[in-house]
Amino acid sequence: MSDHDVHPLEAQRRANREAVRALGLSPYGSRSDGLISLADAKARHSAEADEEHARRGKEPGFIDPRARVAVAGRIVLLRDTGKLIWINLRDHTGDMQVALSQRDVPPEAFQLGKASDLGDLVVVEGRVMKTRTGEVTVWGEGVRPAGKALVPPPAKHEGLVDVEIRYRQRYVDLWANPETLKVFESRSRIVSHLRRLLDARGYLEVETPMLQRLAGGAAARPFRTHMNAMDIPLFLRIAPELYLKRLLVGGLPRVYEINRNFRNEGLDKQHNPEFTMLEAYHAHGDVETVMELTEHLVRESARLVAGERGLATDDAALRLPFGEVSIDYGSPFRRLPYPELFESALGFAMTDTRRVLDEAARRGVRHAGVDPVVVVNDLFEGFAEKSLDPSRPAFITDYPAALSPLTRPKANDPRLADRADLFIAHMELAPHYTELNDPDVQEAKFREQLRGGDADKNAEEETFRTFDADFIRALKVGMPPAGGMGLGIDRLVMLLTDQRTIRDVMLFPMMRPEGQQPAS
RNA sequence: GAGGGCGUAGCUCAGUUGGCAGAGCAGCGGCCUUUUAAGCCGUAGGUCCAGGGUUCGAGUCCCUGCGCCCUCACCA
Repeated sequence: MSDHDVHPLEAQRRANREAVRALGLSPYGSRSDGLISLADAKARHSAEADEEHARRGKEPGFIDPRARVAVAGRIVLLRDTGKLIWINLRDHTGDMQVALSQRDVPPEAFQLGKASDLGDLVVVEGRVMKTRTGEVTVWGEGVRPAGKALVPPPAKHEGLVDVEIRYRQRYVDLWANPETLKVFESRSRIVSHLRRLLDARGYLEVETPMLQRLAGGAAARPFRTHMNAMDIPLFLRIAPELYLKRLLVGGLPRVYEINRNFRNEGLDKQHNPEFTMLEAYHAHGDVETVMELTEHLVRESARLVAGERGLATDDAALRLPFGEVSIDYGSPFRRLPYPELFESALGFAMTDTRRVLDEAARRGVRHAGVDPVVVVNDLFEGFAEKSLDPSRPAFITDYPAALSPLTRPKANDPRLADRADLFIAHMELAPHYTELNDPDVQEAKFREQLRGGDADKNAEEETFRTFDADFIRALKVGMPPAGGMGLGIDRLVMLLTDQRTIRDVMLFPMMRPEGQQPAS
């Protein structure tokens, strides 16, 4: 890169990098063994050792009793008082001050301090001590470069505020805003914990195809791609469901998959085109079996997060904040039958078609020429779901069968479906089903779906109304009765970490391309 | 998809009725060995998102486009 198109601030940093090289040091560093975290270094401080050093430090032959540490971090603050340089380093455990005194470090190390910029990475060796003002500090005995920041960092006080840059340049957000790193550390531990909980209950984690010939298992527009070797079109999966059920056919008793799904649809605070879903299937179970599983998983994840934050973890007081709401994860999740919730929220029975239509008209809900069951559901989603207490996780049970065409009807009342949806803080978190295992019924449902394609839907939308003949063949081999559920991991992490948008719990959320894209 | 808001120095932000483009921090030069967003003196830094228009004159008003955010709609 020639000088004329380099920003002056970058040019200055390049000059500072040359100054480091002139000292005989490599600005980009090399392997360092024996490094400890800044939090661990702070914990090594000993008041007794400080005191002894202060008392006998000038005696000949005195051996410094203070802990000697080697730490690495990014320079977030730099105060050069002439012959003494104060540096605040940051790593994943927090910030810690180090001091470089001209008297106590080699000349080239001191010059490195002078030539360092905010954002540079360094390794510092020294003794853990406490300053006059009481701050635990590494009193440097040596320092060496570990990486150069040619780009100026965000404002040292405000951090990185611009949400667009936070998402596009997450590598800056993660170090400049420590809260961001905490969210993603929590996410990672939540997912690990979910795996442990499922493993402990005998669920086997499996991986099924993401590239699928038919994108089934849900109703959503898929992404298309193409495989060169076989010269065939492929879809990115919208759900793993049909493959996980094939595994039940194969005799696996309990399976789960935590992985990405892709849906070629809109983006908003709760939707990203790729998102992470846990799907779990329990042979010889039913909707109740997996509801109990989900409640266990959500409650224990909440307990994990509460513990990390030093909050109460016993059921009686297990609560986590989400915005203005304090969500109760310790009490048994509520179970609200759809018809009852409808009636208590709207004031009349969903079977009272005349009042349903009147009320839809009064509340401005579309109803003309629409199937009454659709109007019922619009009223339900618009008013009954919103009437739920956001602080109490709730399963909505007993969905009308007419609204759940792919779900098995309840044995004791075929007008209702064996389906339950978990809602927390008005977010739809997880559907649960008693799965279909009769191949003839499944085949009929597939055909019904194919016929259901509205005339005005375009050809692309038709492609996801698939008939999966191999899946029918699998069911003909014989699948045990089963309960299945799908838990949106991103939404769960949003709830547990108190983040209002899905983008704040995804490291690299989908963004529109910026600027001129290079031709590719 | 509709409506609204925002886009100014590396970062965080001001910019009045249309009248010379601003501050803090960061940067650069100087001083300073216990600082805490260090301090003091000095100094440099702009495609006001892009393009067009109105006007003697546009960061400011109008139009178009781009990006981000919010609300609504769509979404098993």
